Amino acid sequence: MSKTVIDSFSKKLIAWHAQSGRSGLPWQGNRDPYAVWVSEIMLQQTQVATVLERYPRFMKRFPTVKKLAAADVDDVLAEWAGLGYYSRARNLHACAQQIVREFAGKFPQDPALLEQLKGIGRSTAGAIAAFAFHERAPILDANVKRILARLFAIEGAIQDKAVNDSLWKLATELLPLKPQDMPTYTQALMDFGATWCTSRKPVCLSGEKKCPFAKDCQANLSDQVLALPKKVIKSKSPEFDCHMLLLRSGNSVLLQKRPDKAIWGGLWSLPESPWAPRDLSFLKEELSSSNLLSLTLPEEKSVLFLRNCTPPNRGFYIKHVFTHRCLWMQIWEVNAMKTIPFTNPNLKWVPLKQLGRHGLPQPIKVLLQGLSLARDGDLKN
DNA sequence: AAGACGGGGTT
DNA sequence: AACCCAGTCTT
Repeated sequence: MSKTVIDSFSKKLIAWHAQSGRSGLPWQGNRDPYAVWVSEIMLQQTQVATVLERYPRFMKRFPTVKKLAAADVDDVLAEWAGLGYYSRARNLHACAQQIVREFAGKFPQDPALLEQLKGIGRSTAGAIAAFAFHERAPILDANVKRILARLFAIEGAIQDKAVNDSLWKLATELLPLKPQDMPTYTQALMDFGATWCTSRKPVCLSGEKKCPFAKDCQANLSDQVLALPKKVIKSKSPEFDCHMLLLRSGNSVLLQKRPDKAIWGGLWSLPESPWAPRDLSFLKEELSSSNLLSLTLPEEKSVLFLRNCTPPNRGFYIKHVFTHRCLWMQIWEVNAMKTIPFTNPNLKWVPLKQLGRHGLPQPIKVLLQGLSLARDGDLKN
């Protein structure tokens, strides 16, 4: 049974793509490996709609791998701000320098070599090799995993190594024989997973469109489509508290560069206290002793910054939800009477007009806009 | 094998 | 509010 499916799969999929695939996206139909690479990295865990706006902007600012390699990583991060997973931007810059130094500015064609570059894993290496070089290299993103898990009714946990290995093997066996079919086939795979064989509303269950693999799909035949691939159980994300200092002096605000390892790595944010696991158990004691006033007083870790400053005039919370945690930021807005110079290069006063040139975490950018700290346009370059 | 790493769209 | 995503890297 499987034998037939494997033999006909790529042909059917390519035929489907001609009829129902996505087209006209700015990164499609381009064989320039640089353009392919940037689009693949930007599209990792990021919606097409988002990339649609950001990709042309990035390519205009960094048109070639040489220009990207020569740029300041801080400028690359500023361009990447808002897209998330900022290691992608740092790796993009490092990889560009690898290409220039070790490969004379030209991308290697071999997926095994591509995979050794910073930020390029096996699936992205396959995509670049297929789109740019017509290599018969498979991809295995979430779309392909879902398609294959359904087509072959794979019931094992998707994160299991043995299951993952078997998915790679299937993805390899399903490749079209003709190398020139690789770009269309690879695009078709992504399009089919993203628009037809979707996670929660696959077309085979809607009845409006006819899936070309309805008779081949083991999950469909056994009525397990929604059950496959098996969902990964996620733990509840923990909550944290921190204080942030919004220190203003004239037309400038104090920003602090975040370490690469941390969340928002490499971006410029407000100076902050260490994160503490959110623990509201103290509320009970405070409430029972009726000592409510002490609750409103901050436990000032930031007092070091407050010399030469007026006292904090307001403190308010911002809740920010990440994939794996939730952060409550208590913002202390303070006006400095005079600008304190810093020798630490990770701290600097940034004029409001230059905020747009810096990569800010999304909630911080929203905060600064919302407070009308910046006039219109100040955050836009 | 499991966790870290963002943000925005969909259901 | 939960779920999802053109993954990769670290531990």
